[in-house]
This record gives sequence, structure tokens and C-alpha cells, in this order.
Amino acid sequence: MKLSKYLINTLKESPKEATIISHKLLLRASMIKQHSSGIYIWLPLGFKVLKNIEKIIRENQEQIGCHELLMPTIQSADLWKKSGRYEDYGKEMLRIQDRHKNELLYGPTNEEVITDFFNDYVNSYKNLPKYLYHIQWKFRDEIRPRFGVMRGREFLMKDAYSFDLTKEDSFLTYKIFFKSYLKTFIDLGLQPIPVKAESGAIGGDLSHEFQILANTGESEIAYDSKLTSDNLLNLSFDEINSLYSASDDLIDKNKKDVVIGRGIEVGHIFYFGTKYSSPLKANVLTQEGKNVEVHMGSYGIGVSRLVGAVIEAYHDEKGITWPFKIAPFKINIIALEELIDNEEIKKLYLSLLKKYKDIIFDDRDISIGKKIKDSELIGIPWTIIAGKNFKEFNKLELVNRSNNQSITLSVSDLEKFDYEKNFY
RNA sequence: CGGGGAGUAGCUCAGGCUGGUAGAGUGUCUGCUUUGGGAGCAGAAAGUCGCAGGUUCGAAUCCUGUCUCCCCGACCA
Repeated sequence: MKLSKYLINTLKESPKEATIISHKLLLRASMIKQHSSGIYIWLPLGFKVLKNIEKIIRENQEQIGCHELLMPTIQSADLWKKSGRYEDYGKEMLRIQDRHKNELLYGPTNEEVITDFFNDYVNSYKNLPKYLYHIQWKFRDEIRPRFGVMRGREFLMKDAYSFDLTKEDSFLTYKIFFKSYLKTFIDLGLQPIPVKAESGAIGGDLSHEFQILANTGESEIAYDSKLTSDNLLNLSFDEINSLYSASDDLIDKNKKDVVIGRGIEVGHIFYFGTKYSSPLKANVLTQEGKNVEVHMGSYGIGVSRLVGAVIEAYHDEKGITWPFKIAPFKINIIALEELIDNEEIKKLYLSLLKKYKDIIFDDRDISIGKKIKDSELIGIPWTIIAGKNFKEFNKLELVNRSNNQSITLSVSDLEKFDYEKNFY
């Protein structure tokens, strides 16, 4: 990608609407632009990050046999009246009328839609369990949106729904999702802490939220240090679930040997049994020919919130320090003006482009200093600089954004270098 | 919803008390000079001063209303 062709407009000063670091950096790096309170335009650079996060989430969902569909943003109020939530949800739900005066709403979540749909398509125990998810924009008319994309009114969420024959099966499913969530967040480069949770408006009797550790996190969390060990994924659900963790007011102050940190909630999972299958009549026939209500769970990840959360965990005084997989571009090539048309550098760019796809060549007609600043602000993992050393010795400088260390390499070294493995 | 603050150029802000028709930095554009850390010089474009009404010969400024945004609290992926 030649940067001169891209939409990028970095800011030296952060707009005053922003108070927390991720919000400031997202605005300064021209990744988002506020449209109105809690509603954002995702600019090309930010949208790429969002897509990269989606990709990792998708891979993990598919791994546990959870399949993607896409449900509407605008939903009919009828279903919500049946489940009883049309009244319960309160002012957070954005209610709309169409020209026929039918009541609609912009979906804050999708239990009703998917349960209703499921009932039409699945009628036998033979088809259970079923796991389905979608990644779709939601709207919750928060009293006070804040912190940029961390708490918007419109936000992108991955929500999965599970359908099982029995409570026992549904618990097994829950455990599968639980572990898949830990892996998802670890794949994203984050340190997840599962915390037993109140299940809130969605309801049910088994629930965990997933906090990720970040110094600037909104809630205080206390947890057993084993939760951050490298072999966390090798432990069973019961082993992990027996380890202590709590957030905010629920922290037991007398508890010893716990680590205190700060966290950002990025995921929430629930088992809620027949709360929706009962009113919306999602039944299947058992082996004995009996009609029974299915047991359900739902599993959410705040995708757009994660963009902010990752920055809270990955930044320094110069800007964002994206993990490799999430970074909008992986390598940025910067050359002195007189070297911009150099054949060898062009060849390097093309060969890296072939291998990594998301590569920038900063061909803008601006000073090299600003190019470096922009690269640091945006958080490109690797910056390759062709300067004096190239003219004299045919060497380029390779700078690692995570630790700001640089090494001097030749073009052929740079072509062979493993940028993903060597990051961090 | 309660409490606090703010709306003036893309962004950061001055001006407002004491009314006379809009300014700086930065960004943008043009030209020249530059090129290893957000370059220099010269020139230019850019604002119905959030909106509506009122007072006045005259309103960014005073008055009234209204909208929007931000911060603190209760609620949430």
C-alpha cells in the first residue's frame, strides 16, 4: 500500500473530547471519528484493526464448531413482547416505528431472534447441540457513553448462542465456550481473567465475565496468580474455575496471596436454560418422542471495545504498539526522498508485500521525521528505514515498535527476516 | 436522570467582563529551499462565532430559550 493513496490524517494534539489513552490515540492516529455521542465512523486504518480482531475471533469460534450467520440489526418488537423483555429492557433499547406504525427496535442483543429462528429449523434431539454466532452492530442507548469505542452506544459484538437438549449438555457447552474464550483472548495477545459474574438483564444462573489486564482498566480485579500462568489453557474448566478471582466491590479484602490489578471487561458468557426457549417455544423431540424445551447459553465478545482495550494494554508515550496480528499494517518502509524511486527498495517492498500483504510504503512528500512519528503513533510493528546507511553501505535500519530497538540489515536479510516470529 | 464544564477555521485555543462585524498556533493549498526525528521562507484558501429569538443604530460579546458535546455518579460487551 502506497501511503500517499491511503486515507490517513494524524493529529499532533488530541481532540478534547477524549480523556483516556486509547480514545486519544485512536483519534490521533485517524482510526475513528466521532459521529455523535457514542457513535463512531471507522476510518480505513481503524477498520482494518477491527477486521483483524474479528478474524481471530472467527477462527476460534469455528474451532469449537460454532458457525457464523448474520441476523438483522432492526428487529420486530413482537418477539420481545413474547419474551417479556420489551418492558424489562427499559430506556436502553432504541425503539423505532415504521411507516405502518409497527413497533421495531434496534437490537441490543439477539436471543429472541435466534431462538425464534431456531424453533423453525431444528426440531429433533438428533440435531443438538447447535452453536451459532454472528458479528453484528448492536445499539444500547447508554445513559452516558464514554471512553470512545470502549463504551459506545453503537458497538460491534460477537454473540454466540448454544442449544442443547439438557442442562447437563448445556453445561458442557458452557465449558467449551469458556475455554475457547480464554484462547481467543490469548490469541489476541491479551491476558484474560475469568470472573464469576452476575448475569444481569440477560438472566440465568451460570455466568462469567472475561476481564483483560490493562493498567488503565476501569475496574479493579483480584486474582490467583495461576490464572496468568503459561499453561492456563492446559487446565480444565473446573481447575480454572476453582481459582480465586473477583472484581470491584466483590473483592474479598481478607484474601491473601492474590494479585491485584486492573481489568477491562471484554467478554461475558451465560447459561440461561429455558428462559427464552420456553416463552418463544423452542422445542425439540427427544428420543422418546417427548417435546422438550432446549437449554440455551449466550456468549458475547465486545469486538469494537477490544480495539480500545488492546490499545489500553499496548501503548507507550509515542503511540500504539499493536500486537503483530492485530496491527493494521505489519511493516512500514520509509526512505529518504532521493531513495524513494530506488529499484532495490521497490523490489524489497514488492517482495514483502507478496509475503505479508499488509505493508506500507510511505511515499508521501513529507519529512522523514514526520513519517517516523506517524509510524510510531499508528503502531506499525516494524519500520524499515532506508537512509544514509543505504547510500553508503547498502544497509537499512529495521526498528521494532514493541521495544524501539533497531538493527541494521541488508535488503536480502530483510527479505528473509521473519517479521511475525521475531516480534516481541 | 442529578451535579459540573464547554460549543469561535480540520485540530488546540485566544477574544467575551467594557458591544463597533474575527484572531493565533497547528493542519491544508501554491512556490522555492530542505530531507534521520512532527523542517525553513514567502504567499493563499478556510469560520452564517452551535441554533432560534430578544435588546441595540450595531451582538461572538448582553438577555431568554433551545440543541449538542465532555467530565463525575447510578447502568453495561
